[in-house]
Amino acid sequence: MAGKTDSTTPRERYRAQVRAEIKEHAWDQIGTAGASALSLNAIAKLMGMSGPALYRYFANRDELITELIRDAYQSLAETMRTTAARAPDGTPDLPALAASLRTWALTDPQRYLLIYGTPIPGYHAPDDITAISAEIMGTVLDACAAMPYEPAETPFAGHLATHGDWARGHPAPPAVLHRALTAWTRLHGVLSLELAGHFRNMGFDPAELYAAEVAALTEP
Amino acid sequence: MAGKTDSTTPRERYRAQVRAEIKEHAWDQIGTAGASALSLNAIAKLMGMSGPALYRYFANRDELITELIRDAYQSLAETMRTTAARAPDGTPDLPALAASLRTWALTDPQRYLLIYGTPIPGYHAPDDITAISAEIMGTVLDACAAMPYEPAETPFAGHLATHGDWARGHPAPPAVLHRALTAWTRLHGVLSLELAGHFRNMGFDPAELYAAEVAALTEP
DNA sequence: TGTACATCAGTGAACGCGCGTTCACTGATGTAC
DNA sequence: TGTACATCAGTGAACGCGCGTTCACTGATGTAC
Repeated sequence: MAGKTDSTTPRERYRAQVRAEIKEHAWDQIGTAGASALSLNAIAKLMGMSGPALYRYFANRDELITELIRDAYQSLAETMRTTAARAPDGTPDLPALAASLRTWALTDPQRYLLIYGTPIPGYHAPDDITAISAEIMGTVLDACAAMPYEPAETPFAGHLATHGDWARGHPAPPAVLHRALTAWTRLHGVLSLELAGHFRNMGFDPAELYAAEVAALTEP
Repeated sequence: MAGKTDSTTPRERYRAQVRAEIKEHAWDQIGTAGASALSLNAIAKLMGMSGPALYRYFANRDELITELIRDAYQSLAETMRTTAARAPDGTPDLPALAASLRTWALTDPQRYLLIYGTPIPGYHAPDDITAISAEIMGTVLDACAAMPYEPAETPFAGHLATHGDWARGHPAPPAVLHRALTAWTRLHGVLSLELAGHFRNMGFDPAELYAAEVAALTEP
């Protein structure tokens, strides 16, 4: 116990590697056939293994899906965190966060859709995932709080004054919470319709619509 | 040929009724288990029939899904059309359309999500569905064109001036197209996050956020 | 009105398939003395 | 350094299951004369 370092053993490294490879194939499968078509047997076959072998790495199908969802949230949280930290004067910047969100979403649409698309029926995210989700929202909140102009007082801000538990711990006033929620929903409005393919035959560039929304959010 | 009326025969009525019942069970199943879990055999069992019997009513699973998607679009189009037509002075009203959209979405979330949620992998909507989708967008366009104040000229409106084919035939200027797209994405931003359950533990009322967005859209 | 025929809804057996998951096992890798 | 043992990755057979879809059929309903 005392003498043991936690440097990884070869076996641990191997395990981690196989787990990662399983997940990669899982993402491929979700991308081409949808989340509910995810099949352990099919993944095993792709990896040149027998089906039951995967049970060494994941207790069952649900655990694998949960892990994918957690990874997706964590990846987005890290992206947002990094972007926020990169701000030159230390105050995070909403346009930069928005750009990161969009890039992240377009890089791996199936990852975005697994989180923000149609929920998997019967699936309930464990608590730690909710926490990551809150952290993501936190970066948006920070950026909205750091904006140079005062947020407008609105009826919805009044509602949030008594129903803003989700931002407990954050010092932002209700009007800033309103601003953050608005930013969040507007960005997702463009992204989710775009990723669902609803702009495909409309002839305009969704990036420009997204930019217009970001611009509208950063004007008083 | 000449003497035949197209009043429905009892057989035709029966067929239509069974088809409708199949679809109802299909919606139930989509609601509780997701679109990709839709199973003809399971529906047949629920109706007290054998599996192959359903092939009298739908050529295959895909045809049933297509029909459900078409029905969903048609239902929303009718809702929007009716709301637009109900306008007292003949000019359609964006807040009223927004309210109808929200009511429609919340009444049957699986129906909303089948259209606007994660796309079914490999599925490609037939042309007539694209047309219905355009009609829905048309009602929003009309409402935006009828707003009392002039739309702002924006860079994105400039982009739409050369990339607004989707509104071909509609006399609205690019700035109005921008307004309509913005309205559409903002409303869906709130709805899709709400229906995906992302506001569930946040403590505020999504209806109020939606109302705030509608208010923002109708202010100059 | 009655009879002969055509239409059509629904059945049951069968097809091949892939799924998640369990189990007892083999063989390789790592650990302790 | 060598031997004895424990750990663990992966296999192959087996479980029961439900799926979409086909086919030849029965029996009821409708149509034509």
